[in-house]
Amino acid sequence: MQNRLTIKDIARLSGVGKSTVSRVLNNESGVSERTRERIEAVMLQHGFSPSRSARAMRGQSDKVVAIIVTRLDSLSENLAVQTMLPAFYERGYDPIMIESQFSPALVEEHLGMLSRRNIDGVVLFGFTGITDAMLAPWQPTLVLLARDASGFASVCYDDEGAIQTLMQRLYDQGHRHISYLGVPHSDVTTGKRRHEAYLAFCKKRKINPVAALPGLAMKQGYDNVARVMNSDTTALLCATDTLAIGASKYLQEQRIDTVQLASVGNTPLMKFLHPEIITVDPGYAEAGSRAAQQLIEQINGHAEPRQIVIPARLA
Amino acid sequence: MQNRLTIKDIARLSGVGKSTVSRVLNNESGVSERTRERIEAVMLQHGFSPSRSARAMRGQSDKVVAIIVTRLDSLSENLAVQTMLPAFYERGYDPIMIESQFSPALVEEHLGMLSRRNIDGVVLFGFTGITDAMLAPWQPTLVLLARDASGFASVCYDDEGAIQTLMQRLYDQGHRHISYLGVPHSDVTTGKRRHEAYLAFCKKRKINPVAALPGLAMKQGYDNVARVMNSDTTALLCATDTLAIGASKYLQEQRIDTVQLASVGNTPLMKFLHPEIITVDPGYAEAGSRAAQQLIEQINGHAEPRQIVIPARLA
DNA sequence: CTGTTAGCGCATTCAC
DNA sequence: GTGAATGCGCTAACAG
Repeated sequence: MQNRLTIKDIARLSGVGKSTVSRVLNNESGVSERTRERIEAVMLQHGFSPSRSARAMRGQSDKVVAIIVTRLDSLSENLAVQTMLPAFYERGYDPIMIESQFSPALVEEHLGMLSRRNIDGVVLFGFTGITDAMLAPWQPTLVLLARDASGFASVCYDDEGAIQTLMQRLYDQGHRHISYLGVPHSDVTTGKRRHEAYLAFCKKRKINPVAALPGLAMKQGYDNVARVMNSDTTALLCATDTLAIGASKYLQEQRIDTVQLASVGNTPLMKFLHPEIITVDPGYAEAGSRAAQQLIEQINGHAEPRQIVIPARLA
Repeated sequence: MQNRLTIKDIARLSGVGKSTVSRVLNNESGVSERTRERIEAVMLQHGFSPSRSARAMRGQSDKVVAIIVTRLDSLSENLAVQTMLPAFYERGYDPIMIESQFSPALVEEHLGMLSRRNIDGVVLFGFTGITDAMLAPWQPTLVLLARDASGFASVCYDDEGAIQTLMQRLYDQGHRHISYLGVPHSDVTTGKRRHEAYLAFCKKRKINPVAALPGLAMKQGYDNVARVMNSDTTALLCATDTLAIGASKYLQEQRIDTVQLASVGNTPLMKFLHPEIITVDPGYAEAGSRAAQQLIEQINGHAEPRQIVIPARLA
């Protein structure tokens, strides 16, 4: 742990100067094939790896990024992070994890801390209350997830497409009385966009919209199904799988098995508990790797911030 | 981001030498109260914070630890990590996250990477296949979670106590035919210990043990309930809440509501889906903060590796 | 193509 | 008590 070798040692061991070793390390051109190979052999043989702190101090980045999730146990965010981690490690970045718990104040606090620590970049899972102002300092090296903001890089889900796909599917199955369980409009993507997509479809197809927007929690789904159900209702669309799980539990308890459920988000839990529910995969996995890739490119100056939308597809 | 001040700047701004600033930074003695206050004022005013990389290079630790979870979506591990993160941040450590996916090879690979990277310490959620040999190099700065190994620091759950508490509770309720759904013995803690605790209780109370040990997954619970149920069975004890959720689904589908379920692990999902199930809280939250605390003490040489057992208590 | 030199920001002697 | 000098491991000029 303590007596690690340095480029100086490698240089001595392979009979060259430090800078040549450095050049090899950084894949710079201007080193003869012969010496390069020799040095690489020595490095490999001794299991050498350069000190990150030293490189970092020399102005390079320390190759550390932060992932700020809302909650560690968010089913959807988990799926995205699951693909993000390998993507970062593959490129030599260490991802540190932070839980925002939906608190803008906590995010602000952590962002401050991160800038003091000279972190390279941030992936932030957006939620209600995050303001452009608090993100501004990070604009060049920030990727927002599940939410967009003009001027910032973002990876979003196709909320309209997801809802429309599900509605169309229900409609094709013959359903004409489709209720909706969603999230308040203060949440722009999961809340407003999905709800409006529902309303738009209803209008187009002359369906009478029946909706409630309680929130994101399972219990809120459970508690509010009754409000959107009437004797005509044959199908219920949920904005998230979490809501759908809550709603399912209620319907199950009430022994109501004549209502077709549908929801955005096919997480493993959902697939296990309720394979009968029609779901759309918003592309969590793809979102994760795309976000990591985009952030790395921004850090290296290879890409400008841009908005990415992941296409939704029927599961 | 680029023009951060250095101790040199702070020194100049407060009219002292660099070393004095350094002393203040490290809370060293030998600085007059007056100058200390002045320097601290200047630092505060300019929002100065020392470069981590520079300190790290000077032989200090980089104050980065790794948390290796088995799966990002493990309900129990989430609860532990949730308390771990704040504990680390509080002490100035950045926690990087890694997912082992129950693969010893992956763990080995990552541990290698971590040592090359000069990480300060590791919290590892144990599972079948991890060998002492691969952990040995990390012995001084490793904390094993949910599993113990002699010579290594660990934070474990009280498997015997948890099972015994649940069995006693069921017994007190009058149950005399209690089946068990668990995990293979290759998993020493969740598998072997819990199963043996079940058997021990059965023996003591002259209960006829009926058990199956399929594994950790919900589906395995679902698929194997039938094997441990007979006409006498009045209660079913599950080694984990995940198994219990699987089992519940099966029982629900079969419209069997005469069997009392019990399980180790009262996660939020469990409490929502099946509040009727009797659960024991193994102390995930406490385990997380204790693990973080123990690791930090080991890193700073304030504590030797030791085994910590978290007491279980009825939820 | 390759070696030499000079710092990066900080902690640590060692003088004063 | 305090400041000046030294070097951590590395990259970036600049020489050869």
